[in-house]
Amino acid sequence: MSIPYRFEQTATAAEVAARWDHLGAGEESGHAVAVAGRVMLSRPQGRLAFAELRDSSGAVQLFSLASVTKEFEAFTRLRLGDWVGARGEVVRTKRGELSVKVDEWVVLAEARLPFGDKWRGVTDVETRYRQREMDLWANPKSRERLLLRSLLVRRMRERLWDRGFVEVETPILHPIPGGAHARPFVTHHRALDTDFYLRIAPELYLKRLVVGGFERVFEIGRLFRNEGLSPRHNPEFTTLELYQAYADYEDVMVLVEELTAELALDLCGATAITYQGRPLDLAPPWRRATMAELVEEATGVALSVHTPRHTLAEHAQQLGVAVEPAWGPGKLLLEVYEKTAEPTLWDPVFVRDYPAEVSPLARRHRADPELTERFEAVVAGRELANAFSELNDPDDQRARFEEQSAQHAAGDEEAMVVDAEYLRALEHGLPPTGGLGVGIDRLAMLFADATNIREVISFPTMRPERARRAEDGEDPEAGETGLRPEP
RNA sequence: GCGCCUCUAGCUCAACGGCAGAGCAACGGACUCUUAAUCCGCAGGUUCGGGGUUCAAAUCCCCGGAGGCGCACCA
Repeated sequence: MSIPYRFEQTATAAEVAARWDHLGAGEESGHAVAVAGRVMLSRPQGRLAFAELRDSSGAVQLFSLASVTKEFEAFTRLRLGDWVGARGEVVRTKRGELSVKVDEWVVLAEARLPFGDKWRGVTDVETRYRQREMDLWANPKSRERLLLRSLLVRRMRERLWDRGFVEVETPILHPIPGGAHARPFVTHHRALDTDFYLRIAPELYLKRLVVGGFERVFEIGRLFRNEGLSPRHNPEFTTLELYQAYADYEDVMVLVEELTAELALDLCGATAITYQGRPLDLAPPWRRATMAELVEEATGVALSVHTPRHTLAEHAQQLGVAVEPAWGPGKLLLEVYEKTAEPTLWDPVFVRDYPAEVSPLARRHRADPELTERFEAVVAGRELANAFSELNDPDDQRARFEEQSAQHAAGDEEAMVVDAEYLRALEHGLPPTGGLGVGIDRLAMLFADATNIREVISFPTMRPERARRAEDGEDPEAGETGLRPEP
């Protein structure tokens, strides 16, 4: 049987269901359609045969009769997973199932490999992640999660366009990894004989675009961090970063809470959603609290960046934090916050006014130079967004870079290094700007009610399948060369 | 990186020191209204790999691999 190059589909399963819903049992519509999809169930029954055809919109039953259907015998031998195109009249069977009574049909692709258990599908997580194409057919929920993610990104773009933001693309190959505190992947460019780093954040380039006159920009794209995998971390992940000239972090808070609530309405139909069985209300306004306030709430002790270092160190140690000598009060306060307050947070809260020591790209707080105008949005106990009034003073930025650089030299591989190009850009003048980063995978998890980031990534990062054979000392290609010593 | 758990037929799972099994899928057959169709028949295995203990190992022990969860990391 030859496979055609195209098939003229005139209706989807969902369209058939909607348009001929009114047909009564045993009734015939008099209308022919052409449908296509994958055979998910097959019930041959002598001179009759039924098959469930699934397409991206839903499923419709194919009803085949030996007296009507061409190549009826072959139809009864269709296997689960075969792609089929079928033309015929829309009817409702005597038992009440809306069907296409097949006149002509054609195989569009054979499923050579079996398709798993028709009832229980495929549940083995390794198979589900490594062979996602199989998971998507076997488990409708997997498809729904990826669809939801797609819609999330689409709506996010639309909401930002509506607000006058311009979508841009900035380099993924960075000569200097910057914009975040993370270990990079390294690669090499032959012609330039130079190492490049896959970006750990687009931040610095986006702010350079603001310097260049793009007053509202955003980028949705992939970031790469050479760190551990976990149910909440994938080495490559997607973020939204945006920058708004003339705005400060208070303005960004309003944007974040409004945008999130709008997306919740788009995707879940309400701002009050349920995550992991627990109610979560995303309606603005969200609570705003300083890090110091939250620490005091959680511990009963008033601590801040102005608390003597040894006092902070004592508290941190009591909490089991391995305090390092290089840490100042800011880092210690952050550690205490993360151990005590952060795990208790559930409803959305803007945790604001982070220590300057741990925020090298954020502008100093207008009321306290030891703090910055930075916040993280914590929702359902997770960091969903990180934002600040951007540091636009080139001298201060240089000083912060140099502090980071000293930490890098002292062995902190994740500390930043001085980025002269970026400093030169700041010398040309960055207006007051509010900036924001949002983890799109985590946002998708929230709306999809998923606990594992891999559920919202089409092909999550896995150890390569060939690793085992290589470890065993086998050359995977040895058997495929066809070259054998003569006996 | 550390700890715990998992790995048996294409898929989903039993057997837990004593002959490696079932359902579904596949394959052959019956069946003119099925709905996870039903019925009859047939076939399917390096029990993740390697080593050890034992009369006997899927099962117990050791090493390795892959995966999951938690911790650490991810400011």
